[in-house]
Amino acid sequence: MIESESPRLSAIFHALGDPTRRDMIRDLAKGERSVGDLAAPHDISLAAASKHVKALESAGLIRREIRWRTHVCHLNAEALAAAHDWLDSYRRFWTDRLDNLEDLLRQEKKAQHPKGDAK
Amino acid sequence: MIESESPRLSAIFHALGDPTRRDMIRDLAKGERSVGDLAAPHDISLAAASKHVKALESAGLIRREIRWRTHVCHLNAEALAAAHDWLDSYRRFWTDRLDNLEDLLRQEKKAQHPKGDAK
DNA sequence: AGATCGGTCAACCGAATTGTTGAATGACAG
DNA sequence: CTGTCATTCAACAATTCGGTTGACCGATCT
Repeated sequence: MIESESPRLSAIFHALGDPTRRDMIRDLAKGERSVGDLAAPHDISLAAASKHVKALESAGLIRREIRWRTHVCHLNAEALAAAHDWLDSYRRFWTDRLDNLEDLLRQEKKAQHPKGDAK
Repeated sequence: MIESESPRLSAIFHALGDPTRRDMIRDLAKGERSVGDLAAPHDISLAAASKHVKALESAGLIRREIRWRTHVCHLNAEALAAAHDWLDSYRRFWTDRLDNLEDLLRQEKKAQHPKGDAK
């Protein structure tokens, strides 16, 4: 539907492409976390974690609330939903078609290449 | 449940992070396409397109069938579904919450209105 | 004032990604 | 045998990425 979402989707999927960042999202699904909290399990420097958080934030996947001297992060439903919706537009490929896929392909193959001639 | 999916998910989301590759997926959703077909609308060399196709293929998002001298590609439901499922595990953030967000806020506001709630 | 704490910023490094061009592949047409 | 087609492969340049280290910021507690 919306096609100008492209740069946004790129940022979202790119952010999702890193396992460390997916871990952070998993943690954030359990509740709010500070940048330090998010960094802790990942054996990387705080600065590196800060970059990951920044990537998640600029993709819109999380939001940050500066409380005190700690930056408290939480998930943002909107961006998560945007990625989900994009994938959902291809849903028919695993609902309507999944079971028939092989048969369909076999039929199409036959239709386009009727010759049974060998090599 | 499935945590060893991590490298697979990284490949899938990474592949999805590129707008050219998302375009290719959109084209492939309409039917089978050769590498040349996929390259055509994108003002890049055929070799570059070939690399994109390779990225999609090794992420499992598409499969390739070498017919004649043309490589015919089609979407693979499985990988699409894997990404969808991962995102779906966070669904509560936009189903339970997003749709009801306003109501929830309204309820919280009303929670001040005593209703047997101990505070 | 000085120390400390949670984070960010800037500079840098090595590896991966994206693009290019030109040559190679493999089956078929002539 | 040679040319063509669709695509890949190899080599190369530019850019981006994820990581590090060290300096810096801003607020608080001695």
